[in-house]
Amino acid sequence: MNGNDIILDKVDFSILRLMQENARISNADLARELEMAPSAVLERVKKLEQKNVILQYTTRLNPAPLQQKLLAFISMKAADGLGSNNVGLELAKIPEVQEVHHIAGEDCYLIKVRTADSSSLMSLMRNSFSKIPNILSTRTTIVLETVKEQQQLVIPEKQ
Amino acid sequence: MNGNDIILDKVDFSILRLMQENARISNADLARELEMAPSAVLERVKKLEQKNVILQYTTRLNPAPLQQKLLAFISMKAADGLGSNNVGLELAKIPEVQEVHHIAGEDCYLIKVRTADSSSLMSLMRNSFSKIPNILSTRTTIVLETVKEQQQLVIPEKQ
DNA sequence: TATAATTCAGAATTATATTCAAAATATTTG
DNA sequence: CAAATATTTTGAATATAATTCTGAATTATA
Repeated sequence: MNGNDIILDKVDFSILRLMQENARISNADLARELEMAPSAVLERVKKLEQKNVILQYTTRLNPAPLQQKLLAFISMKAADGLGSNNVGLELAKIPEVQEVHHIAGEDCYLIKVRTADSSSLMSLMRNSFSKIPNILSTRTTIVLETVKEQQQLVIPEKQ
Repeated sequence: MNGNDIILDKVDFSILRLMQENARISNADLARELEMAPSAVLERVKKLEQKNVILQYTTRLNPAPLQQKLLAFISMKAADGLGSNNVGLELAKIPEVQEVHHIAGEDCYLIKVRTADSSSLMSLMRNSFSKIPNILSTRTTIVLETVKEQQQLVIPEKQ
């Protein structure tokens, strides 16, 4: 399942484009946009879910009212053996850690973390990260301002 | 609107938790979970939308079947005057650019980009980035493997 | 070309969204 | 503290939507 075997057509792309923009669009509205019967659209959506093209319907929340004003990226050298990504898996378990990427170059991981403020980031590092063995060093970059943040993919126009 | 003036209660948190997990949950199911009338839940959801606590309902898609297998982070030095973030705004206009953060430290921006492959990243840089004035230098980090990637916030349990 | 597999439309049923008035609950203020 | 005000919730009504199923049409495959 690397995505090569799944073939999507124009209609699928339209569905994905509409749902990526608004996950709560009604099936009826989808059908109207696509000029198809609701039952047919529903079938396609279910198939896209089954095929794992659609991973999740999620709600993007404003971090500020939820007291999550600090965003940081941390690059991390780890002593994971080649082929092991234990550190990555452990990091992924921490709810404040939104992303864990294994990266090329000398730093092994790049992670994205959201906490209330810098002191809660510190305690997260002291309490959670410190318990993960094989982390050799970290370098934290604090975000001062986010200009853009979305996960939307660029979806092909046709075929 | 920095989020300090908006007060959310336990019920709001529950709504946000459920909708963050599944944006397509029906209002009726929400009401059942919260043991409230659907109309009351709907009012709250609408208020959360109005207050900009809920930013968007979006569908998380699998990048692979949509031919977006390359993920990269680029840190970028810019010659923006102090207080100006023109480069950031220009970067934000590029659809392949998912995130633009203004960061502390010598590099001014950290951006997240998704393209089909490394050659399309190259052409993006040649065709789009190169047109933005005041970019002094870039340093690209390619993601080899993503262990975790979500935007979910940690939502307080109570109060 | 026959057969199988997909995809679609339309009808029927079940469930949901939405609106509104009234009741209940909180909150403010004299 | 209590009346006044504002906010939130409920429940009923109705409009709209989701879902299931069947059969026809299209497309792919043997």
